[in-house]
Amino acid sequence: MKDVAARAGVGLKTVSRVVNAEPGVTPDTERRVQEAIESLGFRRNDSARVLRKGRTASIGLVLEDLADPFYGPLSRAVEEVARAHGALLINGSSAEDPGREQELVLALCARRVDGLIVIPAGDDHRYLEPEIKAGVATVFVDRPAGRIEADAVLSDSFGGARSGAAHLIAHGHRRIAFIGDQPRIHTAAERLRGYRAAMADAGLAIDDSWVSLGSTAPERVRDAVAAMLAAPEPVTAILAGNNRVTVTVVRHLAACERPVALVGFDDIELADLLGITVIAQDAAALGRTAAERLFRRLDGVSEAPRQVTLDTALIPRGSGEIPPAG
Amino acid sequence: MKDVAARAGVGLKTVSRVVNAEPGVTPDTERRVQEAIESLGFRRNDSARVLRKGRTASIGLVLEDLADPFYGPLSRAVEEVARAHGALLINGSSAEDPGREQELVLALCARRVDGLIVIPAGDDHRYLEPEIKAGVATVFVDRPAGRIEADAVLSDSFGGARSGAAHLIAHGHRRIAFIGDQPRIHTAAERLRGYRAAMADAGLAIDDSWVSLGSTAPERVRDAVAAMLAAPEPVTAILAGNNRVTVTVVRHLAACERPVALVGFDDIELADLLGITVIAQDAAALGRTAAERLFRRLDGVSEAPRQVTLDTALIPRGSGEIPPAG
DNA sequence: ATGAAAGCGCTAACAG
DNA sequence: CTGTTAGCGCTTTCAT
Repeated sequence: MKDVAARAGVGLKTVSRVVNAEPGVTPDTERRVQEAIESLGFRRNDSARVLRKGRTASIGLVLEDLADPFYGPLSRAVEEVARAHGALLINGSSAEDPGREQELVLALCARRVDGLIVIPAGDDHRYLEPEIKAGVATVFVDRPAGRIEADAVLSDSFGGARSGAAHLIAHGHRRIAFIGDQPRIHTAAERLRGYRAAMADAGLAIDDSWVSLGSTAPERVRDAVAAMLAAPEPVTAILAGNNRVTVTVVRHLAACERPVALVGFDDIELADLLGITVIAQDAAALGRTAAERLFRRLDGVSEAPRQVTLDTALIPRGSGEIPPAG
Repeated sequence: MKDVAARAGVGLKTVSRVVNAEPGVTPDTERRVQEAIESLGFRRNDSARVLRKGRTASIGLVLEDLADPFYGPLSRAVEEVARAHGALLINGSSAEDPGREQELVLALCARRVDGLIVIPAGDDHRYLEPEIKAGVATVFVDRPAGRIEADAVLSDSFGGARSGAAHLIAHGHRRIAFIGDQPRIHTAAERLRGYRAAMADAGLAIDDSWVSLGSTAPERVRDAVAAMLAAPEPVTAILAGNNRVTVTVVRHLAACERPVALVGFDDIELADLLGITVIAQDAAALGRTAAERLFRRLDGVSEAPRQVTLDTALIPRGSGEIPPAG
């Protein structure tokens, strides 16, 4: 910039004015500066700008795994809102590891992102307190923050699971399984709670062997399904706790002679063709809502942290309407 | 940092040494500094650091759409490599708009990312020349750069499409359609070329009505398929040019009484259950290879720009082995 | 082993 | 309308 000023024979500030399209420059000098910029191939160094202005015009998004089809649309939605506000998006995958989540979040804070959207892996976010106090706006998505007060945008996991289970009950099922993610994950716990509530509503007792929580690795889920179906009084329907589980269950049931009803949490591409009944949440809306909330905070709106819950929708496609076998 | 120094009663540089774990500090003073850091909740401002050091430890990834299931795994793979090198990932979606691509790329350059991985939307990247000359390492993925020399990591679109078409021919088809993306997109053009090559290899003439290129919007694709199947001598097989096209074609064929063979480019989740034969490319390998190449350049290795091509794999699952109808 | 001073590239606050 | 000065928070250089 110094060079540009020298070359154009003007002061430093004048160049700055031109670069930032600030008023107060004669068309003539502006032209001279522009020429100097062109010929020197000058481009403003945003790092220096950030240092001076205190705002980076970038926000961080920490999620579980960008390769998961649920998070792609969410991330894209966040990006669109950020773009509308002139901000860039830095994202990182925690791989469901609390340590890695913290590492990522703190790295983003060190870069002085203006705001942070976090899909938490851990359940204790007190490490974020100093950062939030220092002015980093933070919104949690999909799962609430642990041990601190913060904005959160969630799907109605409890209600969704409850309606899914109720749907199966309404179609005559009595022995219904729930296969979910690790219970420490908030959504998994909520969905389990929804399942239990629906069963209780119908006056149905739950056999312990019908509930299986743990890793969503295909082997684990496959074994769980196999065990449930091999029991003397096997379950006649399955409520799958998330998209990974649903996929594995579908694969397993396809190779299974006995018809078993299935309702999956989260919609999946091509689920329509496979006739899979699902409880759909709107990943893009989740991301959009969170990002909008974040930017509202960045614009200086200060209200108490609030939790927003988005509805889910049960989409019947066949698999959830199969009557009980036997 | 100034505050920390004051509080610990040491010089600025000593704090810097402690923060960066540089040698030359007595354990005792180090402890004092650590205490000051703790109590002040100090965290290094990376923006300032960047300004001084000239490296941001971040790389940019510009792709078409993060919500597309093809790019999620690619992005994640890039992220993992970046993480191994201590860098963060900033990504942006061009929405297949060359102007937006350029805008994003230049914004990333202004932030002084150390390197750039680009899945180009446009076909003229001369705007990048000054940046590359200024030291921004750049690797193109999925599609080559336009009008400049640069590293590129590609899938073998030509070979993949050729083998897909050959597969259909081997199963007795003679009237085979190709439905692809806009021809200005390199992969679309290459796949079309592969299709033509396979037909030529088999001595089959191609009727113009069998080829349809354009937007991958469901309506456009649906209409194209409908027109082809309504012809007096309809095609008996379809080669779909990418994952979006495949999905739409599958939906349409599912509602169709006449059996039509299908081979899709790109694997899709649950394609195994639907029995869709595909030409699979390894999105994660694409991302990983590109990122590794980028970091090799950042580590100072300077060789001539090179184009790497990764193989594709034809996975027969049923839809591609349907014999010709009639 | 430690610190003082200079400066990375930019912008805010004042002059002129 | 334009330029000068100071300083954002850090690292580098060179003394001490």
